[in-house]
Amino acid sequence: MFEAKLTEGLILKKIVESIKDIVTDVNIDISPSGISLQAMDSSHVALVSLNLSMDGFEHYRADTNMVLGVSIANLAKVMKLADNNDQITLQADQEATHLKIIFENPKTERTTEFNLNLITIDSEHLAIPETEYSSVVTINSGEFSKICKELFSLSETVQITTNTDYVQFSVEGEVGSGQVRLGHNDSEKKEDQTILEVSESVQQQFAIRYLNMFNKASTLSSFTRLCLHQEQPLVVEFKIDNLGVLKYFLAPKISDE
Amino acid sequence: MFEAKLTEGLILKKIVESIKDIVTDVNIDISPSGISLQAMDSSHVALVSLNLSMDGFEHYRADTNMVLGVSIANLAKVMKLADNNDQITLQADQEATHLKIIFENPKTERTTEFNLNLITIDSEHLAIPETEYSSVVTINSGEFSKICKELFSLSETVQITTNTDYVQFSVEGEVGSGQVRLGHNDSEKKEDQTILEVSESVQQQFAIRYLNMFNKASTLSSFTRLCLHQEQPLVVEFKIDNLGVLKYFLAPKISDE
DNA sequence: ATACGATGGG
DNA sequence: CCCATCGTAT
Repeated sequence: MFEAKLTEGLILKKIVESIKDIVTDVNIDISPSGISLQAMDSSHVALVSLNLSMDGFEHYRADTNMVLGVSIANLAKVMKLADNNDQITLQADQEATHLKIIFENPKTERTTEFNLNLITIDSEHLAIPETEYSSVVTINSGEFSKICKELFSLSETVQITTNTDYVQFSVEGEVGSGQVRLGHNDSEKKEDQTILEVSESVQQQFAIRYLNMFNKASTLSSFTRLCLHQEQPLVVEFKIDNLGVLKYFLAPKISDE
Repeated sequence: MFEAKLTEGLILKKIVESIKDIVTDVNIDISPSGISLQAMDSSHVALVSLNLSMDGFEHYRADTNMVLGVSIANLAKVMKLADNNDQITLQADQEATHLKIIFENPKTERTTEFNLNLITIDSEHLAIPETEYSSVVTINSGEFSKICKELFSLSETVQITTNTDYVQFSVEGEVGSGQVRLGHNDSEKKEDQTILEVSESVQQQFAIRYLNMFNKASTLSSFTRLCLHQEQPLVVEFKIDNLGVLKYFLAPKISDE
């Protein structure tokens, strides 16, 4: 038996919204210590990985490990039934055929219950590389999102360059070429800080399209962490307060075309 | 001669928008005491009924009864010429061939006048049943609209169940099954109240598609009233402050399929 | 051309 | 947090 109750249901709504552009169906792994999932996008260029610790839930109980295969598109439809300040409870029996999702609004006399049919998904098992990253950039998530959105109107590809002084996002296209450069700064008000932890400079290119999909998650966290290593996938990481982390991996474009 | 001036023209714009999905052409009945219309949708499943009292108009004069046949699609196009805070005047001569529509913006020096050609419509006369309803539910119109829209993404059909404790909107489909349940509550802030007046419990199914069309009218009123009676059409009613009422009737689906 | 969903502003 | 307007999709 599995049951988990999240007081701030809005977080779960946002998580689902942030995943559904990348993957359609996904196996959710339930364990006694928390909930996780990993899945690649259909073109095998990006990977999403979610880990939620039981500690972030108001109640959490999972007697055994379970795998719940769900259609994310359908899950998203169901999540829309939730009001933004509903509490959300997830339930599944052992060998369940459906996931029960309950929305409760603490203030009004409204309850919503839905049994989401589970599906069977052949899960390619995913080895997520535990790399040491030579550059880690922590940046305001809203700002990163805005930068990506705007650069996308100028080019399909962004080159990310790190060094000890700055992180740089540069594009080159029909319109012209240019870059946004953010220097290290802890000085100002916390939210606007940009932290550079660069042991070795990195320069790689990425499809902005994916970054924009990842940035759906920007409302989950004030900061986005970019982890880079030459010839390795970029990791875009959103820490979810007290609950866990949502990570996206994106293979670099073969540059020097 | 007929002339009616409405200070808050926006209301008329919204009414026209709320009708045009259901019916294409309609006879508008002018009487010395007000304006009304009734019409069925082309599939004869839904019926719209509008009643506006002369008291809600700044000026109102109708010497005799008149019938003005209009194309709602064309009327809607004309209404788009109106600014949201225009005053609207309607005029028609006896035996008129057109309806004159005047938009005046009290603040700017802008006036728009349009003569909408009238058409002849064979009006099936409609007997609207004056039923006593065994369940009447009053619910925030925005909330009802949202519920219908979201449920529609899960199923084409909704089952509405009333009893003395709650009104329930349930769906069943590919995705799964579930329901939204609203309990009676007068306690909280007025806008969120849900009032249940249930003398006898009702359970019927309806095509959500139509409910969504009806809910175009949700901006006309803070509350939607649902009137149900077993084996009778559902009535979805929007009271328009000081002016009248817009009602929609919808035949239930033959359930127990 | 119309209708729905998503985003931005109050 | 809700409403209105704009843009996209059918």
